[in-house]
Amino acid sequence: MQVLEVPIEDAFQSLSDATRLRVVRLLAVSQEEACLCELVDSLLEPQYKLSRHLKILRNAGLLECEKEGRWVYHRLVTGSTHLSALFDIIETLPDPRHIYRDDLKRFSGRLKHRKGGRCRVGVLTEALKSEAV
Amino acid sequence: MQVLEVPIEDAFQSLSDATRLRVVRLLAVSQEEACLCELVDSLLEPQYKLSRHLKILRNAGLLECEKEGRWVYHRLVTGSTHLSALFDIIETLPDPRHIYRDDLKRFSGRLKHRKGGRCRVGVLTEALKSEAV
DNA sequence: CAGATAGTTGCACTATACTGCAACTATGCA
DNA sequence: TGCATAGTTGCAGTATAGTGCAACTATCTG
Repeated sequence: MQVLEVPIEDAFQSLSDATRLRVVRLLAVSQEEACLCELVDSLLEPQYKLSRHLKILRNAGLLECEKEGRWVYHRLVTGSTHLSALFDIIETLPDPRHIYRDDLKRFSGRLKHRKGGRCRVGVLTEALKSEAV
Repeated sequence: MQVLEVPIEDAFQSLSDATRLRVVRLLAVSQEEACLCELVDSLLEPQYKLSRHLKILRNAGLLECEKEGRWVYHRLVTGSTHLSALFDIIETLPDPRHIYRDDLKRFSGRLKHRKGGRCRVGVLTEALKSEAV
């Protein structure tokens, strides 16, 4: 277990945005990693917006990412007791408006498009809509 | 155990400031309540600054306060699982520069000036300095 | 009642944050 | 080699946050 390399204020700051909380909760609950296009299809937010939020979470020490060809996989940082505890809290927050639930549902659907566990397609939002019917 | 009445984003936002973290940690570690003048003497920050930070923490649902004559006692909100977990994290954060430790030390000294567990004096910073020698 | 004092708040200033648009880089594939 | 596309980023506009100063309210005490 290592010590936080970034001031905890930055971690809290990074969690003070609704969109970023959605990203963190999605990755925490699903215990998955995700690339940007999958997050776009799950949260239904513009790519550039999520890209920037991911950067903020990365700079705050909450996310790490790995580039794999055209795709960049993002996942929660493991190995910090404090961060894990924080993720636990986020995972169990109430979800009265089913925002997190719906994100997860779309994410699950989106994951089916992976081949061998790897993302092989870009943003599918429109295609997924018809599929959901 | 009740549910958070305030969006958790506000809680995280309120914890994204170093001064506010010092207040929360002090109250969490000491398991005490404190009035503004005691906090001024403990954190060595201007009264108006702390007053505003306390208000932010209150609005975020982390603090509650009780007025008692001229003094206003502030304490951490109890009764929320999520908040308690958050306070636990904050209590155990590393303190490499001994900021929290020094705050607590000054707070302990300041508490000795209470009579019957109640604050009876205002800001003592200058007086406490000579006392510490 | 008047003065002292615990605490709050309006104002002004500066700094930082979020967003959309559009241009950009980087990689894979035909 | 050239195009499509996953992802990033500069710019501009707007909104919000932190701070100091000074004026304010509320309460106790002589």
